[in-house]
Amino acid sequence: MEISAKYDPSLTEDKWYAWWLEHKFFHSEPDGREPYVIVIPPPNVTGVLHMGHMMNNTLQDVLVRRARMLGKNALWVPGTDHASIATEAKVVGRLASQGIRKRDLTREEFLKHAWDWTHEHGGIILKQLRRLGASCDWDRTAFTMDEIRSESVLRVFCDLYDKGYIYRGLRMVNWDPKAQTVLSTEEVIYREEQSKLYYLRYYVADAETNPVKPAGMEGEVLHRDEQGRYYAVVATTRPETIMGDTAMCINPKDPKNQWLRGHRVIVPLVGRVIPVIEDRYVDIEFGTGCLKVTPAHDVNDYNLGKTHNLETVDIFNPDGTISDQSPLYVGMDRMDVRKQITKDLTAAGLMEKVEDYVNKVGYSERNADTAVEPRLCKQWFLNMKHFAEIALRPVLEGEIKFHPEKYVGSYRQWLENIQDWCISRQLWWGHRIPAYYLPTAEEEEERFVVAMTVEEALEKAHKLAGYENLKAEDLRHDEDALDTWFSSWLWPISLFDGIRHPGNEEIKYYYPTSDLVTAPDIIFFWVARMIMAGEEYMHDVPYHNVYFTGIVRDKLGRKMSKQLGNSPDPIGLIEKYGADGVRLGILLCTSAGNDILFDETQVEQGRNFSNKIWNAFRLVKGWTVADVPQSDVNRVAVDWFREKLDQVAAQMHKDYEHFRINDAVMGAYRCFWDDFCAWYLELVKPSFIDNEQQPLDRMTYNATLGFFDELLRMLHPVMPFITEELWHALEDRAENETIMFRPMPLGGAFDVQLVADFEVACNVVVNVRALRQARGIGPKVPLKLQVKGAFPASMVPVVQKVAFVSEIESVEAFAGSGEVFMVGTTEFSVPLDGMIDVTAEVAKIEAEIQRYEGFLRGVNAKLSNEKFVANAPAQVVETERKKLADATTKIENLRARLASMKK
RNA sequence: GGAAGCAUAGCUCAGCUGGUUUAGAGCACCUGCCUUACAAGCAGGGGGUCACUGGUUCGAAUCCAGUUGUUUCCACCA
Repeated sequence: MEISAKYDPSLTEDKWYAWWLEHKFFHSEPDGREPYVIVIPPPNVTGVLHMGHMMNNTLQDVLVRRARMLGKNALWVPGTDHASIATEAKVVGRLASQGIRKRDLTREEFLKHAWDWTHEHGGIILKQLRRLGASCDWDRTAFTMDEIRSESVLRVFCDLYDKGYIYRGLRMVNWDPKAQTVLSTEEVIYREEQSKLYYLRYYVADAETNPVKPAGMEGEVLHRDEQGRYYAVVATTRPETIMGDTAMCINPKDPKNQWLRGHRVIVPLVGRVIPVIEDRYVDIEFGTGCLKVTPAHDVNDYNLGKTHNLETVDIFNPDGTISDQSPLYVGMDRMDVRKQITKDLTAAGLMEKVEDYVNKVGYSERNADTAVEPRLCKQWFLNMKHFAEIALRPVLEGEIKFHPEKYVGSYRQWLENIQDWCISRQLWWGHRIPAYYLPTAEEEEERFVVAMTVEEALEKAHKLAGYENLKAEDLRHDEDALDTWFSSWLWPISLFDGIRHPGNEEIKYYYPTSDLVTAPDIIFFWVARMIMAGEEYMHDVPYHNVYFTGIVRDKLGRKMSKQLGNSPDPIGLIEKYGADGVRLGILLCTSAGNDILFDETQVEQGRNFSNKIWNAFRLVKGWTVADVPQSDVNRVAVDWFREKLDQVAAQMHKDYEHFRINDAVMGAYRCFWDDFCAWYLELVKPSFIDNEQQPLDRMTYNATLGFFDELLRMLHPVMPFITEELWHALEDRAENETIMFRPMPLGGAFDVQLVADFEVACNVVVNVRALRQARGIGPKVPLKLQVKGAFPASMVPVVQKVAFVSEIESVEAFAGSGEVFMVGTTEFSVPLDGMIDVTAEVAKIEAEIQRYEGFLRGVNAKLSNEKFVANAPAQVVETERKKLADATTKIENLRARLASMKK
């Protein structure tokens, strides 16, 4: 059978994936084995795969596949997230393109559109994950808004309300005017921006009737216009909010603004007269030291408003346009107002000056182009004090380990300074808050009951005085939905139905899960909150290890984004290089917590490696086998590789245990390429005689198949497709046999001497090859080799075969002229009568002597230092003495050679 | 403003409790090869004042302090 010289992934990948699914190899049920569980960080249901997902999910698949081969009952649960803000925004967008406005629809109508959208676009990403080879248990695919998960969320809400952790309150919150919903503090990201600082004139209201003439205060601090009217100057980045000004504030300790004490000032353009208040909060050094106070639109101003009992004028509508509470610009967008009011202020002579200024503006994490507006409104909150406490302990005590550890610090800091979690969102796509408002009189404070269903709510209401005869239709169901993360934080529990049915078989078996692989940017959104929910509802951690991936950047270090167009299409990459190649390429440049700089050449390297494996297989499969005795060289090669494999497998195991996945992968890569292909296969490869390939002895052949099998198993978690393909091609396998469940080689103790001896042999070979190259002696021209000193006899055939050396002779002194090299303290000479350039050789030897002498000086300096000999551990001193002896011998050898050459 | 991390070859990084031959890998680069598995390959090669300064030590890339640069997180002074 002819096998192509190039590996073609398209011929194997889909075939094996379908076969794995058909045999339900990814499916897990509780049994007597030790479980190994990963829950997927659920991607947005209508999202598509990007490079971040690729890396994240490749890592998860490697861990899961490895666990499977370690004999554990491995389960990787897939699912998707309803992503309320993002999805609702997309649905609103699509409706808008059809000329439909959300507010013209009923909640039910809108939700129907949203579900249509979800069914149309949902699950694409999960299909894409299959291309990558993800070994998820698809039978368990979940959705944060499916029945089990939805009911779990509502139950938790009711429970936490009953426990007194959830409350409803009027707070200054972050408002997203585009999505028209409140956001949690974590959902606001601040970006530095080039903007302007506007200096506005606030005339003193009573200046004419009561002229201000503080002694000695004329001049730079006391502003007067041409008509002699006094005014204060306020610096602001947001002139459009002046319509909401209800005070001006100065610091009582600010000497330059003392003259304003007790006066009132006029808001420019608006004409409203507002008091000058004093508060130490104001920074004397910033701007003019005068602060305009807009309690409805700034957190700090809101606090000032509370302490000084100021009026609150809310000048914005929910969509960011100016409300009818404002005397000006009603209906205009806030950003347009800023432009217009700047012009109007200048025209009215109320603009003192404008400066360039860099400040930070908050944006919605989901909506990069919309600035968040601080807004006062009534929302649902979760009191976080208790949750911060229960979530801190397991991480500080090491019950949950973070990889890398550095994230423990920010985790701790966040929990120790935690703010209450605003959990309500003014959205329809999500879990509707199970709160029901009772009819109340106009002036009365709102009253509500929290219950799973209307019926339950009614029952609860009936127990309240005055509501005994209430009817279901009198209850008003809260319009808001819950924050998406309020469902995600239950994920490791709700996937096994542990909220609705605590103590069921599945939750008992699979919880806590094993490892979590996620990006550090959701450490607070998700990682921390899962720990809270786990401790609250399971009294146990949700997982034991958290592996934080880095952010995938392009090779210039830029974040991948659609605008830059620097994000490769993952599926395109898979088609071009194969899933195995992409996986290897990504893994090679991943180290926990470090951003990865993605470059397509890495994936190319992965593809090349697939090809290398493929060709190694072609070589081995092309051999003919005969019952001939095993040659010495083959025996040494087999013995050595056995040990080498054990060494590498043991190191890989250690690396995996420490989540040093890239090191483990690199270990396998080098073992296959360098040790197996470049050395082992070259050693046992049968030669051609008379144009005919010689057969290989059966022992070596079988050993080679065994090694290949082991190597494929070591590589399987990283490159599942090609390993399954070749594992099947290697030998006849039973119909339902898969490499997936074959044991992972773990290695162990190995023959250190043998591995070291082999390395010496390799060094000799490299020297001979270099010599050939330097002198233009072809690789197939036989050479002789003389050895002066110790050289392991077992390695003689190795050097003979790979270096094409016809004869290795052990001598007391080198006969004739030849090129000499040293490996360790042993000298080797390749007799090359008449080919040696004495001058060049002398120069080379002299340079080498110098090098060793320099080294010797260093060693001598140490050894002649009494303190070193006295203080350093005996073994270290011993090593230094050995170095001294070795270097001395080498120099002696070189000197002797020099002497003989100069004769 | 506060905190943390990082700084080693052209690039990406190892270097774990200080001592293993005056520092390693992969990629990239240079030279020579289409040699009966693989040019997606083979063989060989060059390349580093371990950011800087000081300290601890018999001994520092490794520990400590400071400086500089850089990244991230938290806070949000208009």
